[in-house]
Amino acid sequence: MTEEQADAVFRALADRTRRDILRRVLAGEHSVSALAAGYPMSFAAVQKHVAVLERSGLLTKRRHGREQLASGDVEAVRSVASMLDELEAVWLGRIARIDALLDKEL
Amino acid sequence: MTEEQADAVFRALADRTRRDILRRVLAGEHSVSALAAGYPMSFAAVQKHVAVLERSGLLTKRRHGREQLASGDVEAVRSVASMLDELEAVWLGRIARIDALLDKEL
DNA sequence: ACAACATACAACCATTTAGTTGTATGTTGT
DNA sequence: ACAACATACAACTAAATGGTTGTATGTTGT
Repeated sequence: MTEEQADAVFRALADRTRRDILRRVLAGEHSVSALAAGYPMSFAAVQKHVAVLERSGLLTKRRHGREQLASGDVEAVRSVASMLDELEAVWLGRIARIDALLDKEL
Repeated sequence: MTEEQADAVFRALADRTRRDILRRVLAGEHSVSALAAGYPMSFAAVQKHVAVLERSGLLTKRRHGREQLASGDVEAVRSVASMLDELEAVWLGRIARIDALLDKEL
């Protein structure tokens, strides 16, 4: 994952409305308007939150008739988790072996 | 973890300079000026990044003479990781048992 | 065909952010 | 005591963010 992608996913997660949307779409597909109905803000605002999540890769959309069905991408969530695992590995003192890990194609 | 705290940690992680600082201070203690020496920006800018990380709880400081030594808080990193684990659990369809999990004191 | 619906996007506004420079406050070593 | 160092913070700027309203485009069901 590039630094730009990391910026995008963490930024996407740094808003409670977006985290809530992500929870919902990880549990199952929802149209944008179904999502929008759940929040005390305009449809356009929710649509922009969905777009931010989509650009970050945490959410994907597919067309179904006149609706766009959004679902969460659990693989993207896992790749964020592995960045945190890497940080924990650094804490564990493994930094000295980073080069070796890179050589082994982690 | 409150939603405000979640906002703060994800926002803190959404900047590559701060992620890099966090990596360094997880590997070991560093003074603010030692950290600042590693980046192509002013001391004040780095000091503000350290302050953001500190406010988020990902970093703590202790005084040592005229220096402030910063170190990363691995427990805070782990609590971010567990928020992601919870999202993954939602994806796995466990949402229906959230109440039960809460009763069991997860 | 067409009215209603679902989505996208532009333009705008207020607030926050990431950077800058400059200044103030402590701490240390001679 | 004091010069140099380490940090903190204020004030400023440019850009990004999260919200708004309004408009355009495409899809559906009668």
